[in-house]
Amino acid sequence: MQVQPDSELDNYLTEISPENSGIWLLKYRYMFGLADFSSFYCGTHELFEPKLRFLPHVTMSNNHGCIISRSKIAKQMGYGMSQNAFELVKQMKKDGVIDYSSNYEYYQSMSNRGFNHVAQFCDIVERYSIDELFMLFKQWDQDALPALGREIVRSTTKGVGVEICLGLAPTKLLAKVANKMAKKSPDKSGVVVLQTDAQIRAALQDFPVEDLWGIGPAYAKFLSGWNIYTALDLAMQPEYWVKQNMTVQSQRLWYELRGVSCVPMEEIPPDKKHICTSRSFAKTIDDFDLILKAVSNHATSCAYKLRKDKLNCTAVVVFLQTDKFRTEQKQYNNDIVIKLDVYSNAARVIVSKALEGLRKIYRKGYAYKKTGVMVIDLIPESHQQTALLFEEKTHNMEVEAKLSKALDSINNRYGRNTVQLGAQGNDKQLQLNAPNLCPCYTTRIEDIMKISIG
DNA sequence: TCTGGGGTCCTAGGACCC
DNA sequence: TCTGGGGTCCTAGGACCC
Repeated sequence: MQVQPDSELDNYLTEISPENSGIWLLKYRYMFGLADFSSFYCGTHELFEPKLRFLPHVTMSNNHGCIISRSKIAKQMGYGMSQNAFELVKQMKKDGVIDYSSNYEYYQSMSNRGFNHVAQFCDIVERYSIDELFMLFKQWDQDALPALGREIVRSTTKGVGVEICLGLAPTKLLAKVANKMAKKSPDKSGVVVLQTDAQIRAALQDFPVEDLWGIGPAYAKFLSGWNIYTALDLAMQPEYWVKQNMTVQSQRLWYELRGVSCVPMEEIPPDKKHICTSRSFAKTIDDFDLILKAVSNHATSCAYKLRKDKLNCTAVVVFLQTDKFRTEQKQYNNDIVIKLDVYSNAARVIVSKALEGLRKIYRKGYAYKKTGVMVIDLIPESHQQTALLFEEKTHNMEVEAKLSKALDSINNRYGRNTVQLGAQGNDKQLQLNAPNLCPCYTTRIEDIMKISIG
């Protein structure tokens, strides 16, 4: 596969720097932004509990296994990302650190607010993750750019209620670099702009190569073997070297470092290739009936996600895993693909196939830690193949679709799991360990009532 | 005591065909 | 008897992201 600067974005380039071996650009037609919320999950907790701003607090992963977000004060106290809870429990108690369970329904709604707010400042917004957005500016004034950046940060932080940082630069990768610099920047304005040749070079010279978007631990180790330690070191390698020693993704990264845009904006998110729901059990389980209920729950959730995205699947994967960290216990990991007779997103169909798979891979006598269901080979609902089917199957499909529709409308109105399939269950052993869940301040009326009274 | 969950992209290599 | 070599398709697994 050949790497070419994106054809549309190619038009941005107007002048090429004559000096140096490579392409370094002096002027750009368009500008990219990367906005991200600082300590997003913790920040959203502070919004409705203002006293938290003066207390150390963290947000925990499911089952309170590790830290996934830290408040400013917790960061200053030395609490790190992904630290295991069991190592920290005593210290946290001593330091008075509050540990919140994660509440993704609430975070998603806050993320939507951020997206809508930021959209008013640029031509295209792309949701990159729950707490990051890419922006594209088709027109801007070079001298006024820093001031525009500060205005976006000020207005969004105030309007949404959670602090943001912004990086502005001529490619997505450089915008990521600028954003990281903004987080560390001592001037506290929350913005870094990289738009001249000199600014970009200076930034890359001080930027560790392992912090680049797309360079993980494996590449970092490989690059250090070649004495490549900074982003500038990598950018100064000849293209053929990158081609020979790395992948096409790295080649794109190399172009982007040099100001040639290769990673286009994705205004409309592409259709998903697969959808997965999986959970670790709070405590290991070997009982088949309990695992069957968990798999039914996950399969129901996959079917719901499919319907929400207007997709059908043609195959279901089930997997079952023992606790990989308990190396002294006997291990068993397995998965299986079960093909569907026809495309479907109906809960009963997906669940029955998932259970068929589970029965095939379940072995008695193991302490299982995690199970999950994945739906694969996804196609849009609009691709109908009913004409090719036997009448009986077509009829069954229609019945299942109606049933799922009824299920969705009841559950959307009265809350998740108001109506369930018989195979599902919410036994105590299957419940997540989430002792300190914050209210869904923005999405659930009963929770909203709580805060207005309290 | 416990170590998340949900994704994408790319490459290598096997199977198969001509 | 020789057994090359180009092409496609599929899958497992690695690497990376938040």
